[in-house]
Amino acid sequence: MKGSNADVANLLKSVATAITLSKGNFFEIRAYNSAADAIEHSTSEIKDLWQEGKLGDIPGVGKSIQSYLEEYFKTGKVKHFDSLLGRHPAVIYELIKIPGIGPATALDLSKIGVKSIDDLKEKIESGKIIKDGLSEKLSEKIGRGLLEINSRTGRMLLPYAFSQAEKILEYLKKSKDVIEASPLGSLRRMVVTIGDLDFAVSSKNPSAVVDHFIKMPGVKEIQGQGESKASIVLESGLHVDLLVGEPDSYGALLQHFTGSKHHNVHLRSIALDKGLSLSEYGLRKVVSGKSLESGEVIHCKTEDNLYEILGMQTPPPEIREDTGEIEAALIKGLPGLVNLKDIKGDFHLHSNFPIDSSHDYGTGSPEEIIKKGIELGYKYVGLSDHAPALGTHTKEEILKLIEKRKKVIQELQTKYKSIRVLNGLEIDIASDGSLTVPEDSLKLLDYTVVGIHTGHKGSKESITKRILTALESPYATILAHPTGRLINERDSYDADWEEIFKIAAKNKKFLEINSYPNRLDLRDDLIRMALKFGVEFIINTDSHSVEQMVNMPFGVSVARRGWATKKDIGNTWDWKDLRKWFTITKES
DNA sequence: GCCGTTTTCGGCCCGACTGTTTTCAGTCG
Repeated sequence: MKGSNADVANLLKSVATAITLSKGNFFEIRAYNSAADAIEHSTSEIKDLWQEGKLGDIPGVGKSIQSYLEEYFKTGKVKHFDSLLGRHPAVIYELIKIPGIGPATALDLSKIGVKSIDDLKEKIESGKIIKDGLSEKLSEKIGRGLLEINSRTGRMLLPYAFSQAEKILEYLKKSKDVIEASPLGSLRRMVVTIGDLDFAVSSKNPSAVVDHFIKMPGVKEIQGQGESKASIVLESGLHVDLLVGEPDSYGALLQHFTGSKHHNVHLRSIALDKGLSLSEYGLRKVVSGKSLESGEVIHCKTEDNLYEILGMQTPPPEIREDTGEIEAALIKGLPGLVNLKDIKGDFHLHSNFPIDSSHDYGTGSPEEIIKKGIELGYKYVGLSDHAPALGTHTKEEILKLIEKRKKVIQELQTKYKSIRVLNGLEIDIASDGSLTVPEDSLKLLDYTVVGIHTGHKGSKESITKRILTALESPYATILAHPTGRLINERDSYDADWEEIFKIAAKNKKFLEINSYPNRLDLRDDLIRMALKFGVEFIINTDSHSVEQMVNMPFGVSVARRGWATKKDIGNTWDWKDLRKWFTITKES
C-alpha cells in the first residue's frame, strides 16, 4: 500500500540499491538502508508521523531523507529518487525484495534477461535460468527465496507472537544441551507487531542445539544452518532464527540479539570510544583501530555486566530503540518504568449486562468480571459497558436502564468487599463533541470512558475539536483508545495531539493506554510526547470476555515503551488518590 | 546521508553463513 511503512522502506532500499550499483558513497548507502530498516520496524505508521511533524524522531532519518519523504507524501514521488532509480533496469528494484537477492545478484539477473519476478519464477522452474548462465546452487537458493515471499504473512500482533514463542521455547528446552533459552529481538522489546521470532540459547554444545532446533516439528524449510546459528520457516509461514552461545558470554548474546539494530550500532560506537569492540561474544580490547583477533575478550555473563563495563545503566529492553536511552543510561538518568505488578485495577471492561443491543456485549457477567479482578489482585475494577444509544432508546428508557444496572453493581459491591467496584460506561463522542448520554443518566455513574467510534476519517480540525470538546465535559473521565488506530487495518486519526495533550493535562482527564491486541493505543511515541505535557494515563484492557483481562501486560509494555513511570499511570495509584480524578463520584 | 558534552567536519558496528572467482564478495541480522 502506498505510504505504508513497508512501501516507504522499500522505496529507500531501492534508492540504496541504485546508489550501490552506481558505485556511490558506501556510507550514504548505509544511511538509506539504515533509515529503511528503522521505518520498516517502527511502532507507528510513518504517514502518521509525517502528519504529526515527527519524521525526525525515527533514528537514522535526518534532514535530507525527511525532506524527500515530505515530497513523497505530498506528491506521490520524489524527483531526486526517480533520477537515481532511472539509471538501472526497473526490474532490479523488484528482485531485491526476494530474500537472498541483493543489488549485485539483481543486476546479474537483469543482465541475463530476467524481466520480472514472474519471469524469474518461470525460468527457474523450467531450468532455463541455468542455461542463461546462473549457477545451479544460486538458482536453488533464489527458488527458496521465491517460496518465502509467497508464504510471508506480514507482521503479526504481539500477543499472537508470544503464544507461538512459548511453544518453541518449550521445544528448545527439551534438549539436554540447552542451558538457558530466551525469546529475543522485537518480541523482548515488546514491539506491537513482530516479523520474525528470535531465540538465543546458551550451551556448551552449540551444534547439538542447532541440530535439535532444525528438527522441530512443523519445519517447512531450513534457510540457513551453521555451527552457532540457524534460520527456519515453519509450515505456518513463521520465520524463526536461533543463535547459540557459550554460557560465559550469554549476556553479550542476549544484548546482541535483543537489539534494536540502531541501539546496537550506537552502543558499539560508544564501546569503540572506550577502546572496546562489542560483538555477541563480548567486549574486546582494540589496539590502534584494529581489533586483536586473539586479543583479550571480556566475557559478559549478564547484560548488566556488559552495560556496566561501558559505564552505563542497563536500559530496559522495551526502550532500546536509540531514541535517547543510551544518552540517559550514560548519565545514569534512566526513568524507573511502570511494571505490571504496579497495576491495581482495570476500568474498561465489557460485561454481558443487557443495556444496548446496538453494540456487542461482553461474554462474562459483571460478577465473573469482579471475581477475575480479585484473582488478578486488583484493588478496583470498573464496569464500562457500551452506553445505550439515544437513537434506539428514549431518554427515559436510558435512565431506567442505567438505574437498573447501578443497582446490580451496588448489590455486587456488597457481596464482594475486598475489591472496589465502579459503575462506568463507555460513551461515544458525537460528531459535535458531546457525550451521547443525557446528563441525568451521567449523574448516576462513577466515571466514563469516552471515545470516538464513528467518523474516523474526519479532518484534522474536526477530530481535534471533537476530542477537545469532550475533554471539556465534567462527565468525561478517560479518553478511550485516543488515536483510533487498528493495527494492520486502520491508521490513527489525524489530530492536533499537542493541543489535546495540553487540554487533557489541564482538565485532569486520563488518556487511555488500551491493551487490546490490535489497538495498543495510545501509541508509545505519543505517550512519550504526552508525558512532556504532564498527561496522566490509565492502562485498560477493553476486555469483551473475562479471559481478555489478562491482556494487561501488553498495555503495560506500550506504556514502558513510551517511557512512562509508575506515577504517570493512574491505575497504579491508591483509590484515595485516584478518586479525586473521578469527578462524578460523590461517595468516598 | 547521519550525527555530535572530546567533533557542524570527519568520522561512520560486528560477525556468520553461502557460494565460489580457494581468499573473497554478497547477503543477512
